Amino acid sequence: MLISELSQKTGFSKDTIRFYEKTGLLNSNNKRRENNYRNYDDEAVSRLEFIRHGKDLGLTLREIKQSMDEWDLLSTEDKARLTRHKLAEMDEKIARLQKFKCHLVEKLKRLESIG
Amino acid sequence: MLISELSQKTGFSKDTIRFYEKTGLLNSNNKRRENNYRNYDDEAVSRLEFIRHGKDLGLTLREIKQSMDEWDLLSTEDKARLTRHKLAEMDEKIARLQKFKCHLVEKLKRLESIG
DNA sequence: CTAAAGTATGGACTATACTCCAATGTCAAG
DNA sequence: CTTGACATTGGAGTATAGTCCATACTTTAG
Repeated sequence: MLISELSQKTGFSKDTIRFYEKTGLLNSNNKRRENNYRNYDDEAVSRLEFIRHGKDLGLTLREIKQSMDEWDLLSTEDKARLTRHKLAEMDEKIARLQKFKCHLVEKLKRLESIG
Repeated sequence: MLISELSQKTGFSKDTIRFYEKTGLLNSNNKRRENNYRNYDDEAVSRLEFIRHGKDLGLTLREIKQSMDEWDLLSTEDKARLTRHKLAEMDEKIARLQKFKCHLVEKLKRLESIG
């Protein structure tokens, strides 16, 4: 697919997609058409979804790139260790959100008891 | 307390605290000592914690400031409505994180079955 | 053949959120 | 009364993550 379609499918702007390519998060360098147009497959969609996840987690693009780059070089054990670590981080983050949620629920209760 | 102590208690750098003040997220303008040193009470700690929560939620400083500014002007009903809305947003965000977590757990299982 | 729509490139520009620095003021200890 | 550790300011600089633009090439429809 061409860049417009990828943009539509993922919600990232064409400029952003080209920017991600320039900074190495996406490598379609090898996958151009004869006319030099960028050509994408579904893997590109996955990668962009991965990037979105990372951003949701609060990772920087640099960190996202690193985890993409390093992943394949790791031993199975290291992959497992890293995954566990990331899981722990997510648990922490979720816990923080839950805590703040409780805070909001309390606030809401007080508001509703007034109104 | 002076700025160093506030910095220590909250984990924000002194520069960041002064920056937040400049941009209106913190207003110690009225609360200076005679020697012009900024003076903080526990409310400042709360506000900075609120800011951290907001950042965790992915809000910009502008948005955080707005919610702080507008809150007091709202009717009880509006406060309740807004709180409910924010709760829904947080649920969504937590759900997204949970989903990604499941994804990771699956990945980990596969890794552990190999290794 | 021409116009419109899509694509490519390099580089300039923007917004956000700090971060650092130099010059200066305050204050407590020795 | 000086030295050192704290504080102040304004303004410059940095990092991140895009966003926009001019110029130019390609493709498709009429």
